Amino acid sequence: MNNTLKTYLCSAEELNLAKTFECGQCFRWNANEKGGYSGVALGKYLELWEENSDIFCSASPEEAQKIWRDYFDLDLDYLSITSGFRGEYIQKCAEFGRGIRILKQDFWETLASFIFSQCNNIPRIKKIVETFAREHGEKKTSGDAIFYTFPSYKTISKLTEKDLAPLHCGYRAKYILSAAKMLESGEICEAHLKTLPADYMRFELKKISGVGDKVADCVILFGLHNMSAFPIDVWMKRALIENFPKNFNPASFGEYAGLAQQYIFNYARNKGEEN
DNA sequence: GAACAGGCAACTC
DNA sequence: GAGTTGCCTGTT
Repeated sequence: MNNTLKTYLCSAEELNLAKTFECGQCFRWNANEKGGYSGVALGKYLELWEENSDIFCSASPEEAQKIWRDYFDLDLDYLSITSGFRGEYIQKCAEFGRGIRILKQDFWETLASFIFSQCNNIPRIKKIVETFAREHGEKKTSGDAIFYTFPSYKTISKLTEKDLAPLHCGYRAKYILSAAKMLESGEICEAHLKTLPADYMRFELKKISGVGDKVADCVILFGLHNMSAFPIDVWMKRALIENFPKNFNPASFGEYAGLAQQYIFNYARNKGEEN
């Protein structure tokens, strides 16, 4: 039944589906045959599509308001934040990436997904995450769509490396298990982390085996919703070297440095392509 | 078959 | 502390 709902979410100016879902922050959203996107997030299945410069979704009006507006961070004015970034290059990146939203994803899902991501490409990360959900998540239906929720850390904390063998995620399996155990034991606590400044979040997250600066910063930005984090991977390193002065400090972008990071990253990866 | 892929840990000096 | 190497696996 859910699939027949059509609820207005926001304008296509505010939320560009392709840019938002294809910029590497998430792994469970995919272009569908209807010309929109389908995904599983926050334990729910959702479809989104563009129609006459508006974005519609398959949620009820209540859920659209209460859940998805927040998930897509629609109450934050990205344009005014962006106008505060100084420099010609960052403005060019921001213009190119207009419509990108930084998704407010689940903490554990973000942590696990980015542990899987190390030394992997996106198609393969997506495959691992889907298998992970299929094998250990909860099977649910939404209209005629069947989907699997992201497995809870409680479930995963009880598994062994052998249980994760079907994922073919190699040496990352033990990282996932130990991370799940640390969450289950309370050694790492989302609610506590959220009270901390980003530097302390990073320090705590790096106690998890398999989590270094890059993964920690992705978790801070996408999973703990602290936008001062500025994840630096090989693409970002290249972009920074080529376009910024030596010893440039990304923290100078301020409390929304993470948004600047997304724009720079997206531009580095997708410039040269149309659209 | 070797090199590589959107890192990390462990080890070296 | 900066630099190197092994790690699982699938793809080119």
